[in-house]
Amino acid sequence: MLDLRYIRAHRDHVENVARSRGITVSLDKLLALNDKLSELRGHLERAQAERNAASHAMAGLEERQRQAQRASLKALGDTVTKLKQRYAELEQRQTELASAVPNIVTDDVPLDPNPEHNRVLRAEGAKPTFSFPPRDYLTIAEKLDLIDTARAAKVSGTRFGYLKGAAAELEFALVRFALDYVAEQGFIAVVPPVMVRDEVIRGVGYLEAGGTLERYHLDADGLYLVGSAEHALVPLHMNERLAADELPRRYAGFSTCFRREAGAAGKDTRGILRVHQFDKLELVTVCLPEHGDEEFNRLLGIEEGLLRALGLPYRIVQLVSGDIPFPLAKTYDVETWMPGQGVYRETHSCSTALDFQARRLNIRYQRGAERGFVHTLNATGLAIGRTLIAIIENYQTKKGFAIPKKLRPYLNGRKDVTAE
RNA sequence: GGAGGGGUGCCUGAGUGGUUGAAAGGGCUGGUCUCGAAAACCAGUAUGCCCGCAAGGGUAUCGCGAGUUCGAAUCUCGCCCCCUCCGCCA
Repeated sequence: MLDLRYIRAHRDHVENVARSRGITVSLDKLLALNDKLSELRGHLERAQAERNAASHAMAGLEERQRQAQRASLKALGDTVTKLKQRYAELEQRQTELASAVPNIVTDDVPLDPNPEHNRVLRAEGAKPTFSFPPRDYLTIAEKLDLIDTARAAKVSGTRFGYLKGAAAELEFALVRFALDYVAEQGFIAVVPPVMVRDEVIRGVGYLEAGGTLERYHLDADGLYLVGSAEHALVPLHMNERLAADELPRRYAGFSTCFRREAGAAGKDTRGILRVHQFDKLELVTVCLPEHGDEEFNRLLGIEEGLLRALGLPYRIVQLVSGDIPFPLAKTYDVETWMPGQGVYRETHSCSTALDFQARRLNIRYQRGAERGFVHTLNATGLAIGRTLIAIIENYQTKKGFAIPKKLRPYLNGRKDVTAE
């Protein structure tokens, strides 16, 4: 949710940004409605003042005198009721229109609808070389019986997978490793709910712009399955006012993530790169507005640190406005080198929502007499499946693959995974 | 899933139709006292929106929503949440 005053003052900009994100908004309608609402509020409050005064006067009267007043006061009360109803209707309409307006983007984000124009900012890490033609992860993993999508299809359908044996163990090693890494940076480990109320996920901003199609909904309970721990971590402090000295709050949430992949028909159908269910460690920061940039850099730094520690080559990509999710104002993707496929694939992202989510969820800060909405940021710690893919491909050997050194302590010192 | 009880301000906790945004105590802030502190005493201490340079005023808010009424924290209905017991269960 954007501040209506901001929309009023920067109408063209808001419209341009929305257009570049492929979203049509009707700001004229919204602002006209807002004007109408102000006017109506004046009427309503005056009517209420009149009724309140008359009612208070009744308190001191005798029953007979009251009787004489009732009819006229009744009329006053009815006027108030009618105005109230009208006001509530328009206000709801305003909320709907305002909620459909996507976030703005930060000044450094190119206004461009075309994701092909995402810009690679830099590449880091040396790509591995092999004395043999590198294979892709699935070939290796199936040979070692680590990933089984064929049987998963039998049990659950397409876009599911079983992680077995060393792959399953690697998942826990990766999580443990990443948790240790971020704990040093002040992140609190969290295992959040994976089902959240409809209005909460709406507040986080992931139902707009086709979002309902991408989410799994439990109709009987009015709950959505989260697509990321972000969906449960950002609202952790909803309807709270946090003292400035309690900020920033940094959370590392581990959860299973559920995605329909509704817009990805026929894309990446093989293996476990793009599946309906995967596990991920997600980082979320809630901070004062002036610390937003610093936190963004911190989160990006953690992502890079983790990949560096795992010895995986990666590059940083700045997304154009058209590729940034609805509630976010700036996103960098981190793409990891996949030598078996010969391409970089997205494994991480790092974003700020500015105060967009905080407004919708009513998360504020207080510093002395000053109050305002916090900034919320989120970044991938490690997406387990994709990290697994990257490790298998980058560390592959003729017989299997090696375990990155930093992970070995989490696997009882194991050095590699091979056929035997 | 069944049966009960309950949701009031930063906290505890009064309040069952009439100037109640809300008693009292605690906490917190400021002050007096003190070399300093404690204690004591005094004062202050919710938020959103609107009008206003300000002082101030208006309005809404006692889980959320609707209703009854001239008037609702107080009555009625629906929903949400919490607690206790039973059932079930990792």
